[in-house]
Amino acid sequence: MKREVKNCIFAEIEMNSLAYALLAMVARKDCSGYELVQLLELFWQAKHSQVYPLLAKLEQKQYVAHRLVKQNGRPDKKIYRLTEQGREILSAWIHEEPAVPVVRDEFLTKIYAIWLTSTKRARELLHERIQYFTDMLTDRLLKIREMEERWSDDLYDPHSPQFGRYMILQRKTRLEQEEINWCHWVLERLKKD
Amino acid sequence: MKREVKNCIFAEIEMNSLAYALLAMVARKDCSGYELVQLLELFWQAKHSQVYPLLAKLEQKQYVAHRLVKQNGRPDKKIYRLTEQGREILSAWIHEEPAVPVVRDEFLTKIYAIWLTSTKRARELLHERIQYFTDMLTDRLLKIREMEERWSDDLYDPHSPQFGRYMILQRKTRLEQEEINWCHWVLERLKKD
DNA sequence: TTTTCATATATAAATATTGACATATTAAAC
DNA sequence: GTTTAATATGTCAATATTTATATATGAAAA
Repeated sequence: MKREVKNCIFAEIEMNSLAYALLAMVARKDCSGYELVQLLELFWQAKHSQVYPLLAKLEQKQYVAHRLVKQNGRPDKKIYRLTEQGREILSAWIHEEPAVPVVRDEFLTKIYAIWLTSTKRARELLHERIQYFTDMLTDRLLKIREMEERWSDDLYDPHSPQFGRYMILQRKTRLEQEEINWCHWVLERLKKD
Repeated sequence: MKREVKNCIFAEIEMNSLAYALLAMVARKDCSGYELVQLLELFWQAKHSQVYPLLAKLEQKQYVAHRLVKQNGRPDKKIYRLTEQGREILSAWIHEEPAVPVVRDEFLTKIYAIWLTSTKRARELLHERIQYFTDMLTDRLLKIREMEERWSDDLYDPHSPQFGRYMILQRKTRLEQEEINWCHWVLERLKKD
């Protein structure tokens, strides 16, 4: 009962979380690898060095296909689209239980041990954090506005390809706002010092 | 200008983010490896298979030291404490700029592509997510209450070893509450369907 | 005019992380 | 009575991820 029987003996791909994330992205909209890295940032950070080879494997498996797009001033790009087979395994995967989310945040380690140093450094860290999340939030709100202008009512239609991304953008802005609120709350606590 | 000169030629440890996280944890309170895995969950998930060998390396570097504690009904444990050298490099590290946070969340990939399947599955995913974060939140609030009963005023003193953990617990409850709020907001949007 | 930045793709080596295997004790559930 | 769960530590192989290197284009900045 140990051996999983795979459907092909050569070039077997481990369909991992990132692989499905890439399929989910190209399902909404045809994308280049370069663009995928940026879109992914919303909930699954990955470097291009991980994305490009994985896209090649997904194409080999025929879950995606690409066309070459020549550009005027820039290097050509490969625009990937989801194939019917890709759509099928992605749909099936959605019905499996999602893995627990993973978060790794160095800033919090530093706050954890901040008592060892100074409240000055604490304030510094918090102000930088506020700046970081404020920038993120600004960008996020811009993207929300862009989507609203382009798709309006579709964004609230669960059958629209845009629905998921819009909901997730909304979620991210809420969380980022809450991160900022918390920073201010901590800064208040540091004032007394 | 390529080669970084290291201070020792043998048994060199790559002091990575997890290593500092472990130091930060034992700085607050002496801990076993088993306990560290659990405490770490708050902002840096790691398996014991990563933690135990790393603790051994940190001890070899003399950043931590352990004592054996015999237990009545359970296996003996190694309780680690931070050494003076450990405290020094941890303090120094706090003054470096933190790496950007990393989040990887399969649930969001599924929501991203939910338009491919059914709103029934969407509701299912959201209800499970609410359950997950409600459980997390309950546990988190319990831990907050435990800390408040045990340390009361210390928790608002930035020089207390407990300060950081308390602030970070507060942050996590805020974010988890916001995750739940967002789920309900999305569920409202799915009702019309 | 030289550097830097954003766009674009790609690979190899190093490092980080997970999953599987291993062992041991006790209490509680079945 | 046997299994399951929680406590506790550890190793090794497999997988995932990052860092470094490479190349190419054009615009903008220094």
